Amino acid sequence: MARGKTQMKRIENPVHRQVTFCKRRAGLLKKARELSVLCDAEIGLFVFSAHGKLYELATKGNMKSLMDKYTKYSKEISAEEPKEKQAKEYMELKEEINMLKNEIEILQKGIRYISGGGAPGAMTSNELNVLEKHLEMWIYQVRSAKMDIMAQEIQLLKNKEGILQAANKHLQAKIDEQYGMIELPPMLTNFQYPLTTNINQYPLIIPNQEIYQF
Amino acid sequence: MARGKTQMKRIENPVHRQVTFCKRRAGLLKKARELSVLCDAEIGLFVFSAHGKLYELATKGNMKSLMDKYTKYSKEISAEEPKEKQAKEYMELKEEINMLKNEIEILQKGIRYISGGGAPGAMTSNELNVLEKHLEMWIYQVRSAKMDIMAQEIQLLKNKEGILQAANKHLQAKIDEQYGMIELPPMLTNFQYPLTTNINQYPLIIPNQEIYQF
DNA sequence: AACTATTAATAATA
DNA sequence: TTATTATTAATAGTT
Repeated sequence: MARGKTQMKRIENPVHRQVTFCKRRAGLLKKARELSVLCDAEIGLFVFSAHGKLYELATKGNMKSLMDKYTKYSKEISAEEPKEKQAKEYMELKEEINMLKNEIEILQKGIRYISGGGAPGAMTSNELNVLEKHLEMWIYQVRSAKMDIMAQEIQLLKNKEGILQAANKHLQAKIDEQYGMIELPPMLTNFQYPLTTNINQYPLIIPNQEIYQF
Repeated sequence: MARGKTQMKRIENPVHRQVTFCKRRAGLLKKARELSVLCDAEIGLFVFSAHGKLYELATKGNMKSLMDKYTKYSKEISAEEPKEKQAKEYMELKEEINMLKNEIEILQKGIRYISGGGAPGAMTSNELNVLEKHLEMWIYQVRSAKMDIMAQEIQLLKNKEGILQAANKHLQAKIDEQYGMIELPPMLTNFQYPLTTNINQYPLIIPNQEIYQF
């Protein structure tokens, strides 16, 4: 698709073939992932290079589970391979991860009961509206809480600032007292250090609480 | 890749999602065939639509033989795989489990706070961020569900409209047949009843799915 | 691996 | 699903 149309036949030049294989393989895997994400599809894809190397993609679970689904779907009878013990722990971990993810899902569904929703499976549009309202409210509360924490931190910083300003003033006075006779240029003694900068306007700088991360 | 950049996330609008699935699925299968031809690769590809329909491609022999080759190859690899790498994967899984457990704890805490209506003061800002993210996700899902229901209702209405239009036409014909000789003013027989109004533009009226209430 | 001129894919739309 | 078309994305040839 570039610098000239490509003929759809085996690329004879081995170098060209290898380069094209690399690029197109990457493109194919990317396309598969995209289709899966965009359209809720489950995809299993494996590619053997001419030299026998394997590249694969399984968008849900592992390739084996997807192949099982495929086998079941196409109603073919496949010989059940003996269970390999080598990956037992590995599989158990995967299992645990699935359990945990499931638990998270259940927690999400549990929210519906809190909001007074009905059956977890099929909710009416009205129930969905109610749930949506609750979610908006909760998000609002969570963001309020974040704002509170932020405000507290700002207050802390302001207090620190006050203390530092006082200390600064005190030190300034001491310096003036010691070097009062020497007539230093005002520039040096009146210099405003960053620490003493007025930050009262700080909250005003925040454009949007929803964007601000702290 | 056309008429605007596409975000890499699930397509909300069910119609768009279906159309995109059709097109991209065709594109993916084509790309797979091309890679196979151009570079001498053996490719197995299967796609389950969200509704469970299967689309597949096997560039050599049938899918089963390719899957057998895959299975055999995978076993060889995992046998050869250095213990280091396996250990690493193992640790990564453990890591993921800890992350998920942590997330569950935060969610439980958040639910307690939400259901109790109490102050979220007990939660750290990071926990609040996690909770906020989940709430946003839930709202996203709820709105997606609403969109689906809305689309179904629109389809129902369109179907009804078609039936009514057909019935209307039939009745009109009968009337014409009975009173054909009487020369009624055209106004009466050609009157368009509201039921026959074309509502094909209905979806276009909806300005924003997030605002639209049904 | 990087760089572009081109071709190919495809999102919105009908 | 298919067709059209304005754009974006992929990539062939090259460095």
